[in-house]
Amino acid sequence: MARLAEVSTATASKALNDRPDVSPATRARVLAAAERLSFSPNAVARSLSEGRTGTVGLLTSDLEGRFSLPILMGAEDALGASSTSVFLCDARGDAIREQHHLRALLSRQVDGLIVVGARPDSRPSIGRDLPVPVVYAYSPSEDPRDLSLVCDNTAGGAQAVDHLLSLGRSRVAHITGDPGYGAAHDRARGALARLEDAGLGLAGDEVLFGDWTESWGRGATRLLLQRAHDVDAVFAGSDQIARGVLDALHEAGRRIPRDVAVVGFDNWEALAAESRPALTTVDMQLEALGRRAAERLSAAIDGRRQATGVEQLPCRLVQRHSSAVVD
Amino acid sequence: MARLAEVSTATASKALNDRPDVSPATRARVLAAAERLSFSPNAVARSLSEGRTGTVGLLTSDLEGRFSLPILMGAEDALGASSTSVFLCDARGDAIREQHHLRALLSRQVDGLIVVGARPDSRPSIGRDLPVPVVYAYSPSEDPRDLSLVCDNTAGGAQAVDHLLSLGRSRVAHITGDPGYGAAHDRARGALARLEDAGLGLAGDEVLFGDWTESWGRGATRLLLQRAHDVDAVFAGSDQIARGVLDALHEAGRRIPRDVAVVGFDNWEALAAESRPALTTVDMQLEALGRRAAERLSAAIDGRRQATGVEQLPCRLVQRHSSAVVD
DNA sequence: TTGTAAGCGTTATCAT
DNA sequence: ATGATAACGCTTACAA
Repeated sequence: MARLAEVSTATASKALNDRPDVSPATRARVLAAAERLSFSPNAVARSLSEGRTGTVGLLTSDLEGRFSLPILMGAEDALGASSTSVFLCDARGDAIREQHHLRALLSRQVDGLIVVGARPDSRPSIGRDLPVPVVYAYSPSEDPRDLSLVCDNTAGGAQAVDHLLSLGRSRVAHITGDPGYGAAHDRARGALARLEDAGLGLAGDEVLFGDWTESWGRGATRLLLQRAHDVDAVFAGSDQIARGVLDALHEAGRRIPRDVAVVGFDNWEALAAESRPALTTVDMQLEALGRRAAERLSAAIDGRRQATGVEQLPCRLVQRHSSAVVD
Repeated sequence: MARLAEVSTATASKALNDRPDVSPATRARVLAAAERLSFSPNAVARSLSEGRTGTVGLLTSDLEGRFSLPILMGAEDALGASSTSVFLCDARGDAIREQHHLRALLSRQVDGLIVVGARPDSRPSIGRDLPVPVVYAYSPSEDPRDLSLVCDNTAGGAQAVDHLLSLGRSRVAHITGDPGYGAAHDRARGALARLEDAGLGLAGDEVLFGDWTESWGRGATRLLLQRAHDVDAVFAGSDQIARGVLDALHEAGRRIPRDVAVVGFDNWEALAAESRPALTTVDMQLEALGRRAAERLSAAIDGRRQATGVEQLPCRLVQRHSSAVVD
C-alpha cells in the first residue's frame, strides 16, 4: 500500500494516523491508495508496537442472570464509543474457570478488566498487583482497595416507601427474597428507616423473607393478610415476588391500587409492564451502572488515578398503575 | 526469562510449547525460570507471528433480547473449550453500527465470526468475500451461500400439538404473536399439519395472531371462549402469551389442565416454571444452538470445508402441570 | 517533509 | 540439542 502511494511505510503511517509533518499532497496520495486497496491496518501489529491493545476483558460470573446483561450492554456501549473492544468471559460462578479466564485475558494484553458478579453481594477480589486496572460492577469486591460500583439498594428501598407514604398509605408491609442476600437486607433497611421517620411500624410486624419467586410472593401475601388485615401497601423485594403478591391479593378480593398499593423492585419489563395492573417498581439502572464502570475503567487506563472503595449509584422509581392515585 | 534460564529465546519457546528437540534438563530449567518470573507469553506477539489470533467476533443485533443471551452463552462456552476468546459486539439493530463493528473485528484479525440476529427471521448477509468464515445463528442469512443455524419452529409447533393430541385433546386452539414474524407462521404451520393429520380442525377456526404479550394472550382467550366454547387445549406461541391465556382461563372458571390444557413456547423459566399451574412449553435449546454455531465455526476455521445453507436444530418439549394427565 | 532503521515478543527456519 | 536470525505489520526516533 505504501508502495502504491510511492511513500515509505513511515510516511504512510503518519498520513493514516493524522500525524503532523506530512504534506497535504502526500497525505491525499496515501489515503487514495488505502482506499483503492481497501487497506485496513492490522490492529494486532499496532498493539504489539504500541504496548496497548484497545481491548478490555469483561469477566462475568453468571451470564445467565438477567442482571449481568444490562450491565454488559452499558459497558459494551460506553467502550464501543472509544473504539475499545470487549472480550467476554463467563466464569459460570466457578473460581477455577475465573482464574483461567483471567490468565487468558492478561496474556491477550487487555488494557483493563471489568468484573461483573452474579449477585449484589460482595465477592472475593480477583487479585492485587494485576498489571491492569480493574473495576467491579454490581458485586463489590471484598477488598476496599479495589474500585466497585453498585446500586444503592438502601436508597432504593427508601424510595419505594417514600412513594407509598406520599400516596397516604400507612400500613406498609415488606415481602422480600432470600435473607442470604445482603441486598435484601439493604432494601429492607432503607424501607424501615423511612417508615420509622414517619412514626410508622411495618404492617405484619416483620419483614417477610423467603425466596425470590412468584410463589413465595403468593404464600407470603396470604400469611400477611392473616396477620395484618388492614394492610394498604406492599413493597416487594423483586418484581417476581410482586407478581405473586398481586395474584394473591386478587384472589383475596383486594382491589389494586384502591385497597392495596404494590411496588416491586427490578423493573423487569416483561413482568412489570404486563402485570395486571402494571407494576410500579424500582429500577436499578444497571445499564447506567455498566456504562459508568466502563468510564471509570477508561479513566484508570488513561492514567488518571484509580479511585477505590464502593461507589453507590442511585435507583429510579418507575411509576405504573399498581400505585396510581385513587380519587 | 530466557536469560534467567540461560538459553536462547528460540529454545525457551520450544521448551514452553512442548516442542521436540529440547533436552529434558533444558526444558526443566526453562520451566523453572518461567515459574519463578511467573512468565506469561504475550498472545498478541504470538498472534502476529502465527497469523492467527485465537479470537472470534460475536456480532449480535440485540443484546437486550432474552434470546441472544443463551446463544451467546453456548457459543462462549464451546469456544472457551478451545481456548478461543470472544469479542462481543452489539450493533443494537443498527446496520451502520454493525458495519463499524465488523471493520473493527476484522482489523483485530479475528479468526471467524458468529452473527446472532434479534429475530428468528432472515436478515441480510453481512457480506461475501470476508477474509474469515462466518456462521449465522438464530436469524438465518438471506444468502443461501452462507451457513445459518436456526431452530426448527415448524417441528416445534408439531411437537406441541402432538403432545396435546396424545393427551386425548381434540379441540385445540392456537394463539400466537405478531404475524410479521416468520417464526409465528412456522410454528402455526407445524401445528396445523399435525391437526390435519389427525383429521381435526382448529378450535376457533383460525390462528389468532396478535402480539407477543401477556395482555394479547388474555384478550385472545376471551375471544376464543366465545367462538369455541368447547375448546380443550390451547397452544400459545410464546410463554408470555401463555401466561395471559392461563389468566383468562382462570377468570372464566376453566380448570387447567382438566378442562383446558395449555402449552407455551420458549421455556422462559421465570415465567413458565412459576405460573399457576407450571407451564408445559417448547424449549428452543438456544444454548445448544450457540454451541453448535461455535463448533461449526471452529471447523471452518480449521479449514474443513464450510457448509452452506440453513441447518435446523430440534426443539424439546418440557412438560409441566399445565398439560398433566388428568384421571 | 520524507525515509531509514530499530523495536514490540513471539515462532520458524536453518545453521551449528 | 541449541542458537542466531528473519519474519509478522506496525509505530516512532532520528537521520537525511
